Amino acid sequence: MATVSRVLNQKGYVHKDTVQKVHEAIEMLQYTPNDIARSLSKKSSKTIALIVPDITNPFFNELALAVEKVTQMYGYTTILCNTNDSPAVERQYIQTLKQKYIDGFIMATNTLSSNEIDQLQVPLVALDRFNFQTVPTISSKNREGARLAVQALLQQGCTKIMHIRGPKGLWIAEERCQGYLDLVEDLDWFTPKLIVNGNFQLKEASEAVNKIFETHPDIDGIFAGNDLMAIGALRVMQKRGIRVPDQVQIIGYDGIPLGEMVYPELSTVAQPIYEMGMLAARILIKKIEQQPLEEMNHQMDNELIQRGTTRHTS
Amino acid sequence: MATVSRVLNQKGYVHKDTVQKVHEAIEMLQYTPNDIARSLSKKSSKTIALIVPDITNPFFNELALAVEKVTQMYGYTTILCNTNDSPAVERQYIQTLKQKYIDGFIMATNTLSSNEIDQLQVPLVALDRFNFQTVPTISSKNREGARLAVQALLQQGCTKIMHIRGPKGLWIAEERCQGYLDLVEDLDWFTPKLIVNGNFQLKEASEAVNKIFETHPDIDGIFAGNDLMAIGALRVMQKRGIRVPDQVQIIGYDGIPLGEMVYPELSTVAQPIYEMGMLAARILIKKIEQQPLEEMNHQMDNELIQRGTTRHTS
DNA sequence: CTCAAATGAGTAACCGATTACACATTTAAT
DNA sequence: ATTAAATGTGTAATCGGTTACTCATTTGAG
Repeated sequence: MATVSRVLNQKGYVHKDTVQKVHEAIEMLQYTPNDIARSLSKKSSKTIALIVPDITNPFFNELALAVEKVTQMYGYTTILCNTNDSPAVERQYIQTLKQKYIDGFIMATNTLSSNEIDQLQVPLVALDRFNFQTVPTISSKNREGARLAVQALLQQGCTKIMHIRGPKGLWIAEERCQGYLDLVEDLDWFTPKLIVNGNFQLKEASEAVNKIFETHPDIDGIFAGNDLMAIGALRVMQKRGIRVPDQVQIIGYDGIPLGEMVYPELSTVAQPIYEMGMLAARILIKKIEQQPLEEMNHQMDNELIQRGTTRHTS
Repeated sequence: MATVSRVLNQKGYVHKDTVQKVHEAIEMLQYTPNDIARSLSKKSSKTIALIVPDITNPFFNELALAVEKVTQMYGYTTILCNTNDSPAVERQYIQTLKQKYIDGFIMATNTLSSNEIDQLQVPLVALDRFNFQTVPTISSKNREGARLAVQALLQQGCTKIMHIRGPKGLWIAEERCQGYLDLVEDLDWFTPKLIVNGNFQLKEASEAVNKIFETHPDIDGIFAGNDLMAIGALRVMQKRGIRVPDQVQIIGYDGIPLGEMVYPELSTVAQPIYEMGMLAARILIKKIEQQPLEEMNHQMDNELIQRGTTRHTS
């Protein structure tokens, strides 16, 4: 028994011939080890959880794909948890999973307080969170990315640019909004009314854009805090008979595949979603396996991709 | 110890006062039971797995949402597994999960042979599979749904309707194609060339449609085997400057939210995706808990939803 | 050649629950 | 009043692994 365990885990001394015999026996008996029993004695489940706010958003799909790929390579299983933006659901998940000896969490949500996060007692990495001291975080350079978008709009002839921002209090939403402000705040056409809240949802963004066009029909540029909202804006333009990109240019943020499914195809500030997912997974595993981390805060570069909703010259 | 277990599981005789005391102690000590140990002795993990071929397809997102909701209500955890259409990955998942005492599977994939499925030794329900004897299955009335779509196209003036079918060998793809054939096979304009394969993918569908329009520019109706492919077709029309629905009418199949994100909004044969997911979960749990099942094969009704890609009169 | 270190393999304790069983006490039927 | 059945609680075996510990055998350095 102990010898078999040693063979399977390649630990301690076992004679070559014995290893051979054990393998034969395993083959013969079609033996498969019981992971639950192993977890119980090891106090580890070789499983990590990826917690996302909205599984329906393609951004998180892609993230999940990346995380899964890496964790699988290292012999871990990934559990995908959808919280629907509810802190209660999130706490429930964390509680349940801790009882199952979960080895670590990747939090792509932003609903729990830093305090709660700190008290978790389980290895963890966070996405899109601000400057934690204790927890490794990964995000793209949101403010810079926003500037990239707005600058392109300005250069390509926009004279009145609105911003559809994400939820109040969400760090990435603030940052992207700030990037927009950096470039337009001092221009004479600017007014805070040009910033509307779309809560990162297509539908809410549509409604907000529809409303603002009643009072500001001369808007000719839209920078949305994510692609879903940009597509919502595009829809409004199409329903109103406003030509995109001739009359209004639109740039989103994220770079989800959905952006290429609409027509005209969406121009966007593309985050390296897949890489961010892979990085998060690698860092988490490092943390679980107690290897030292070089850096705590990883800031990824964005790429402005101009497609059909902008009048780019190149 | 035994008493605490009895209190928590509400099994056997325990005195009221003792129950009270145990609860107090639990509160005091912040005790949480260890699920792994419980799993080991119960030989059950209170966890089920939903296996899907493509987590990126919104159809499966919605399905996952529904399954998760139901399983959570019954105290189960759901693991979402993405196979990327690879049988190898699927087998790997099954193997790994069985070692973790998984309680059941919902298979939304169609890559494994019936034989393998039969030998699983774990409760299981299948989606979109043909008429199993041993395994409960859930699907929509594919052939009937297809007829619904094609009939609408015919009634609304189409004189040459093409079909973008799903993968060869996939049962639901065959059925939907058959429904199309039922209505058009005997019409004088029909030729098998009007059926192209899009493999349920947007991109492949786009390419196929683009190609067929070189030789058959007079097509004025498109029935696609799923919404993703319909959107691919829509994209081709837009790029070619063909007006939808004036010159070409398009109907998809599935009823995913994505259909409402494109413009014009996609007409589609909507399956009750959420209900199918909930039903699958309920049936699986029934099976796990050894309750008798009334029916093995559940066929759901579809609803034709006409939106912007068809010229409906109502 | 001697003896300490390295190697190899078995025994038993442990992980943290569930549950069969034993035993004591209470309830209720005759 | 007697006794079988119901109620309440503790003890110990079990689930299937891991691993500290023990003991026997090899190896090799002095």
